[in-house]
Amino acid sequence: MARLPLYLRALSALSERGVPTVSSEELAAAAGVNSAKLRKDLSYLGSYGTRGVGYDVEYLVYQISRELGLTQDWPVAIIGIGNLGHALANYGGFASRGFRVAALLDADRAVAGQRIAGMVVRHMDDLEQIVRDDRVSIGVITTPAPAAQGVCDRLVAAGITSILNFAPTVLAVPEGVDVRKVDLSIELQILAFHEQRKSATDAGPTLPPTAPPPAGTAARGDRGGDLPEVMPA
Amino acid sequence: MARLPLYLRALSALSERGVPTVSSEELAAAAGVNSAKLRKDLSYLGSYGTRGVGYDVEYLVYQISRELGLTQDWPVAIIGIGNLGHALANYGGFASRGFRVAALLDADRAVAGQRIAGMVVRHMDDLEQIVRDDRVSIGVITTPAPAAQGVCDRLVAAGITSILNFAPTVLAVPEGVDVRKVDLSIELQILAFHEQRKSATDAGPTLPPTAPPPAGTAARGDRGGDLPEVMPA
DNA sequence: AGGCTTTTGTGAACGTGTGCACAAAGCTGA
DNA sequence: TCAGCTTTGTGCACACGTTCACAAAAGCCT
Repeated sequence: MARLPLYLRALSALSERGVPTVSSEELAAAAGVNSAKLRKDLSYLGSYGTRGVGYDVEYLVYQISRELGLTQDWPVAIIGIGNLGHALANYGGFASRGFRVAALLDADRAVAGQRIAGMVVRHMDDLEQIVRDDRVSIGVITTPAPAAQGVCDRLVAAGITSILNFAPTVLAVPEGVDVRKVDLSIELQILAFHEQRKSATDAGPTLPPTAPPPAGTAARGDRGGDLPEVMPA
Repeated sequence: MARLPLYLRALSALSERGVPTVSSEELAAAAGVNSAKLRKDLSYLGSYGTRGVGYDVEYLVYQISRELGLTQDWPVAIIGIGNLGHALANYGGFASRGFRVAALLDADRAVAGQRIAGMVVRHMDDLEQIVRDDRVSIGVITTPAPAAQGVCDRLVAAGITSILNFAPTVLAVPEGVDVRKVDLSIELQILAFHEQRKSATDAGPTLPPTAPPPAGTAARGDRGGDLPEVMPA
């Protein structure tokens, strides 16, 4: 379930505040979901609540952590040290939860060799060796879009089966490989879509009539692969 | 529909390669979805395909762009110029699609005043004025988690109804305000979950039996608000 | 000890989104 | 002009996730 990390976050906050138990109602509110949904999700990992009382916070934190595999170490490699890769390398949110940034890689020899976040950036040539030696289990792709599929193929060939893709491309991977995609432009476009609907309903028809057959009138084009370029420094 | 941006991206790539028409089958493959689903999505904006031929690429690009509201200008403000905010400010993917970074803001007076990506970072004190003067329509929150709700409240009070949240918090907003969340830790945790299941089925039971009532044994805690701190420079 | 309150766990209805399969529609070539 | 081929648009069934509502269970108070 994709909601477990959400619950874990809310529970951890409660744990720090010393709250011993929590009801499904309270926890659901903190996580922003329906209480029945939360109870069903939790019952999926086995019933560990007490009727009339609620759930033991510490115990539930432990259970979810174990279910998510957060009790073990997950070495992560970041490929493509542009703006985004640079930011992720310095991002503190990884280390705290078993996700250890094990390696940074870039195709540009001017970038490889630099020290970023206390690590030396390695060159793409060493990818396979690094994955093998450091037992990397998750690859994070922050390259420009045209390079993403190639990097992905090499990661898969090296044995990686979990990829987090920030490049605006649909990656083709064989069965058994998990890819999750984070696309900032798409998020913004969805917001813009809803924003437009709001202002449209404020004044005017929801779907203004369209000129039927105009050809060759492309609006602002989606120029494809505009991910962060390699950062100057 | 959240898939329209995906189609738009695929169509734009075809457009650049000079492809005049495309069938639902081809486009679906490029976008990584089912062809029937794609046809249904497109029929939702009005039937603009030709049976036996396919869809006119340029025309479809125009239609989707208009439906998404990409034919107009969307000024974006980025609040919290830490690692992530810095990267986003330099990110080229915004400008190309009607999303113009109109303002950068930070609560730290040492950060305000700096020039980043050709813009001067403003102080949070000026938030309301900036939103009003620059007609900001989308707010991007890249602050540490504890500050996110406060920033969110101020954005909403200033009239913003679309927010993209990178802070690891569930934001409470009134009816009518859209919030989309991007949480890197959660994406990684979901990957770790699946990765664990894979190795678990390789050798051993899928769900190893649990010690029933151990209290006070929290595993690696989710330390909550570990978003990028404000960047040194 | 027993009834009352609280809260879990879950059965069942509901709504939504997905995918199949096919008829209608348009193009092509003879 | 007409048969045949291709591809769209959509009715229908199905599966999934969500939500309601309630019975069973646990604690608490008198």
